[in-house]
Amino acid sequence: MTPALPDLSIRQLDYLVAVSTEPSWADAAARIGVSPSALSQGLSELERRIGVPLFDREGRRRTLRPTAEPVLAHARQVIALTSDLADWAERTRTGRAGELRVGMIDAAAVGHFTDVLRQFRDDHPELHLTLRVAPSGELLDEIESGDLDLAVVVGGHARRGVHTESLMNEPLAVFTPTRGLPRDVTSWGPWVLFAQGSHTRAIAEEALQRLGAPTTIVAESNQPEVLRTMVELGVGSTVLPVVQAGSDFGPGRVIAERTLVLARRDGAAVDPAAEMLAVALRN
Amino acid sequence: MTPALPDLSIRQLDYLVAVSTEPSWADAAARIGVSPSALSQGLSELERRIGVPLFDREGRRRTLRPTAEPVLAHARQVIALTSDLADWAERTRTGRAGELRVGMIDAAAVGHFTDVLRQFRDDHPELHLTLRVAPSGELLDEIESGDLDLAVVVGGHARRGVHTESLMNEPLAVFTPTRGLPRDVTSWGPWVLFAQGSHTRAIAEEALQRLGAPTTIVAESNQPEVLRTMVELGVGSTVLPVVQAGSDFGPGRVIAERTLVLARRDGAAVDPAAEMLAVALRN
DNA sequence: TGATGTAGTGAAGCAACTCTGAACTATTAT
DNA sequence: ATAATAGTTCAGAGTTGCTTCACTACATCA
Repeated sequence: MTPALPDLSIRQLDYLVAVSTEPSWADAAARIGVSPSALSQGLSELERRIGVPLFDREGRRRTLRPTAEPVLAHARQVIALTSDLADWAERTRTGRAGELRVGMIDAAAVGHFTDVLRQFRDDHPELHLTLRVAPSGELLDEIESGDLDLAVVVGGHARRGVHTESLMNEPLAVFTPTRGLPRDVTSWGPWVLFAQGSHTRAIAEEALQRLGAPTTIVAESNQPEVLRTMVELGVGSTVLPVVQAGSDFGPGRVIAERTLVLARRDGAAVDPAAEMLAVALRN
Repeated sequence: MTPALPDLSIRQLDYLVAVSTEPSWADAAARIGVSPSALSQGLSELERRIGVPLFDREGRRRTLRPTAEPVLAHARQVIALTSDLADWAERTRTGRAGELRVGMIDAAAVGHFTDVLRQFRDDHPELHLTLRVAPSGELLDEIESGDLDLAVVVGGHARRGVHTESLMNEPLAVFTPTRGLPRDVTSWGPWVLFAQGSHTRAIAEEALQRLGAPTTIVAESNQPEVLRTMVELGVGSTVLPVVQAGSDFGPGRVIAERTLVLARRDGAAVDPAAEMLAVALRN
């Protein structure tokens, strides 16, 4: 069992240090910004709580007895520590320190928000920012488990415990090995798409069905790079966000759009740094 | 100007550490011996004062966020320091540590209280005890100025700001070079006495006058050793506390007594160690 | 599915604490 | 001596922090 500790407050320790520093108690009280009466009573209370005489009384005046040196040393140390903590808090509060773990799908990280990220890094050099690039599903898992503070993912997942907020709509377009796309929708394909389970894949498939195109899948990958290469090799056509298509293909034919959303844990404390990045992401 | 520090209390930091240690907040509250509600409110208050989010909310449950690690470290450190301080206080309170400056006249130090001092030293090995042997006047000066915590001196001085308490009465006797003392009081002397200014000297003189003896002084010293030697050399007779007469002379003729008193600064904080020694001195 | 138990939060009331302002006392300066 | 200064005490008001009780969310068990 831990022996009960005296419940000393920073304030009382501050009184003690002030009194040891300033020429008179009145000065000490003034410096702290409190009435002499409060100082006097506060120190009495401190003495009572520690349970060891700290002062000598000469007449009405009390003066720190040398024996109290250990207490004074303690006070100074705790105040220094608290001062450090206050600094830390201030820096954290203003986003100038701390840790921020961000997740983004690749299109966001290397496409839309590259500049935002670079700018944010420059603006907050003391902030330890880690960026994780992965598919939406994984990122949402990590948001949910608290491993990420913030993520930019594809919208429409609606997860329990995760709060989302739309950032932008992004067109998805069809890209083919041949220049141009057949007039006849039923002759489109076959397809090289994002892997099963991907939300963008679902959006693409659904759009194709809606248009009446066949949805024969001949290859899958979650890496846009891979998809592009397969298209170049003539394996099939693909549906990609336009930012990820590269310039080798034409403009592509927009058939759907997906929403990029900002995801945060529901009810998570508002991390100041996270909030600042969120603001930047919203433009 | 010092930036205002958050007024954190040991208690709140204790809450934080408990919560980080125990499996549930209820357990933490139980360990500290406080209601879960108090714990909850206390931590909210701590979070508010630091001004940085410390917890994540999952539903109704709050869990320490990793970002708060510096705060936790701070809490642990301050608690450790306070624990040390509490130990120190406990030791000081029970007289097992600290400093004690004692003054005694020589008769007390090497006569009446030698055993008490030795015993006290043995009983309190961790106590830094310093003993100063000097005439009453000097000791009282030092009591008054705070350089001594406690002194055993000759009573009757009645100094402003010094509190005294009788310890014992001690007989003063006449010792002569010749064996025996003349019947005729008027033929006593001449005298070898304590130096002018000594209270014991005053008592002796006054007693001699009261008896009708002549008070011719032929030599003075504050050292009993010196007085004894002079008596042995036949310079004159002396008046000494019997404990200081040595065994070379006869029993001596008691003509007065002096009081040994315990002197402490008036209104000085009751130093526990000083109090314990005082008790020992009173027997 | 609902009953029950557990964990934590919130509101009301109360006791303890801590501040201010005023009156007071001792000490120092004029 | 008188005034000024430093520090204390006291009374009262405001704040803090705790307990109790009611309540919600979640989990478990039947």
